[in-house]
Amino acid sequence: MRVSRLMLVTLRDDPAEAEIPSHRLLLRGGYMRRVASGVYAYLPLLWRVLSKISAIVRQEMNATGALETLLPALQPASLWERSGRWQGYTAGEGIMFHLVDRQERSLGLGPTHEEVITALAADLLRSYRQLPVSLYQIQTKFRDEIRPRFGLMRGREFIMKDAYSFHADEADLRLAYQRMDQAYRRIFSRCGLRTVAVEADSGAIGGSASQEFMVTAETGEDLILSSPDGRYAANQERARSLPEPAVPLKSTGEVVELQTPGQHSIEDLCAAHGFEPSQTVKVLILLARSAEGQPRPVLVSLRGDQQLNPTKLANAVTTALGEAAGALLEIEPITPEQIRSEGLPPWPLGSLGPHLGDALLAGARSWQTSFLRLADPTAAELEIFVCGANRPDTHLVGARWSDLGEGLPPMADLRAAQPGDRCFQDPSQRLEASRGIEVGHIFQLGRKYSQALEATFTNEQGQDEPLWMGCYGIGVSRLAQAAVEQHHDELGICWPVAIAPFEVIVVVASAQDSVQVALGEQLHDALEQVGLEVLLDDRNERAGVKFKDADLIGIPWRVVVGRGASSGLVELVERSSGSKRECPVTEVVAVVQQHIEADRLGLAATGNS
RNA sequence: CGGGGCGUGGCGCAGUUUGGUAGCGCGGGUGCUUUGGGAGCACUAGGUCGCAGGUUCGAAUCCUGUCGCCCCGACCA
Repeated sequence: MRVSRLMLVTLRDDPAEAEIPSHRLLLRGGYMRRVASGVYAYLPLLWRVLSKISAIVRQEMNATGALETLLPALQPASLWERSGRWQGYTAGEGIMFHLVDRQERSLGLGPTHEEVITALAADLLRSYRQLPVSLYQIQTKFRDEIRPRFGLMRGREFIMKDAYSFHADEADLRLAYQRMDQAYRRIFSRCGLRTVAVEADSGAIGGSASQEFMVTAETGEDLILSSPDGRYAANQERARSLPEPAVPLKSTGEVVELQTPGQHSIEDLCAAHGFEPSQTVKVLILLARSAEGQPRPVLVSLRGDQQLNPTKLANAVTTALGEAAGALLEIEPITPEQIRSEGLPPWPLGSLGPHLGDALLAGARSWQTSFLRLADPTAAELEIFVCGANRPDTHLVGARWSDLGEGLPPMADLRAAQPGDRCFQDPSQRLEASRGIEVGHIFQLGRKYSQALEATFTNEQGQDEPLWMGCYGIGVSRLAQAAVEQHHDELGICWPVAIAPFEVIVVVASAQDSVQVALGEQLHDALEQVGLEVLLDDRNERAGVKFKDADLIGIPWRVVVGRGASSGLVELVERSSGSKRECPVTEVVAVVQQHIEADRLGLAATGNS
C-alpha cells in the first residue's frame, strides 16, 4: 500500500478534545475522527487494526468451539420486559438508546444481547443432547453513557465481541468459564497487551462469578487492588480486605450522653473529644428507588473509620428488597429537602444513631415507612461504641447494640477496601493500588435469564429445566485504544506487531532520487512477496516529514531507502526501541521477515505473558 | 443531573473586558529554491465568528433564547 493513496491526514497539533495520550495519538495519527459525542468514525488505518484484533478474537473463540453469529442491534422492548431489564436500562440513568417506531412499538439499540440470545436458545435448544453450545458475535453496541470520554475508551457506539454459552449443569458452565478465561489470556497476550485478571462485580448483567481483564495503564478508569505477590487482584468495587482492628473504647459500663454542638462529622467529633474513628458507628441514610413499588429509605451502619462501597451496598439492597421490587434504579443519600417534601419533621442529621426509629417515617408521602437496615461487620462487631443519639448535637458514648432500641441490623459486607489494607487471604501482605482499562469481562450468569425468558431444555431424566448460561465480552475498539495507551512514546504510537495496521513501512527519503524510488518500490514488492503487510511512503515530502509520520502512526519496522541506496545499503529501524542499523539490501527482506514473524505471536514472542 | 468552560477558515488559537472594514500559526493550491527528523521565499484560495431573535447608525464583541462540545463531580448526612 502506498501512503500517497492512503488518505492519511495527520495533525501536527494536539486536538483540543483529547485528554489522554492514546486519544490524542489516534486523532493526530489519522486513525479516527469524532462524529458526535462518544461516536467515532474508524478510518482505514484503524479499521485494519480493528480487523486484526477481530481476527485474533475469532481464531481463539473458534478454537474453544464457539460458533460465530450476528444478532440484531435493534431489539424489541418486549424482550427486555420479559427479562425485567427494560426499566433498569431505559429509566433513571439507564444506558439503552430507545425509540418508538411508526407502529408505536418500543425498541432499543442493544447494549448487550442476553435477551436476544436467550430467546433464541429457548427456541432452538430443546435437549441436553444439543449442549453445551457457545455462540459469539463481533458487533457494534450502543450505550448512552452518562459521560462519554477518552475517545474509544468510553464511547456511546463501540465494537464488542460478546459470547454466550449454554449448559446442562453448573459444572459444565464452570468448565466453559475456565476455557474462556484461558482463551482471553491468549487473546490479550497475542495482541501484545499486558493484562491482569481481577475479581469483579457482575453489575447490571447479573450472575455469580465474574472476572475482568484489565490492561494496566496509568490513565485507566478502574482502580485495581492487588496483593504484592499477584495471587489476589480485584476491582475496587469488589475488593475485600481485612480492616484494622478497632481501638477498644474505655467504658464505665454506662451509656453517657455527650453534647456535641456543631460536630456533624466523625472527624469533628473525634477531634473534639479524643475518640478514634474506629470507636464510632456512623449512620448513612439513603433512598433506594426500584422499578416497582415505593422508594425505600435505607439506614446503613458503618464503623467510623470505614468507607462505604456503593456497589456492595447496591448489591446488598437489591438482595434485601427481593424480586418483587424489580431492578434497583438508584440509591442516593437523603437530603433535608427530600425529608421536608415528604412532609416529615426535620431529622437530627449529623447526630444520627443506628437506633433511629421507623416512627420518623410515619406519614411520609411517597416513601415506605420503615427503614431497610444494614450494618457492615466492622460496625456490628463493636461491643461498645460512640454513635449519634438521634437528638440534635448529642452523641452517646459507651453504646451497645443490645441497649439500642433497634438491636443489631442484618450484616452485609459494605466497606470499601483501601490500598494499604491487609489482604484477606494473607494478612502479612497489604493491598496495592494500580489502574487499569477493562477490556474483557467474563460471567457465570447461571439461570437468571433462562428462567426469566423460559429457556428450558429436557434433561436426561426427561424433565424440563432452565439452561445454565455464561457470557463473555471483549471491547474490541476499546482494546485497540488501550493498546495505544500501553504502547506509545513521545513521538507516537508503537503498535505491537500482531495488531499494527501495517507491519513494515518503506520510507523513500527522497522521492526525487530515481535510484531510491526504484529501490523503494522493489523492496516494497519483495517484502509483500514474503507475506508481510507493507506500506510504502512514496510521498513527495521531505524525509523529516515522512519520519515523523512513520513514528506517529507507529508502524513497528521501518526500512529507510536513502543515501546508501546507490551502494546497496538501507537503514532498518525498530519503532519500539528506536534502534537503527545499516543493512545490505540483499539481506533486509529476510531480516525484517524474521523479526516480524516472531513478533506476530504477541507477548508469547518475548515470554512476557 | 449539578458545577465549570468553550464554540471565530481543515487543525490549534488571538480578538469579546471598553461595539467601529476578522487576524496569527499550522494545514491546502501555484511557482522557485531546498531535500535524512514536521524547510525557505513569493503569490493564492478559504470564515455571513454554532444557530435564532433583540439592542444599536453599526454586533465576533452587549442582551435573551437555543443547539453542540469539553472538563470536574455525582458514597461520608
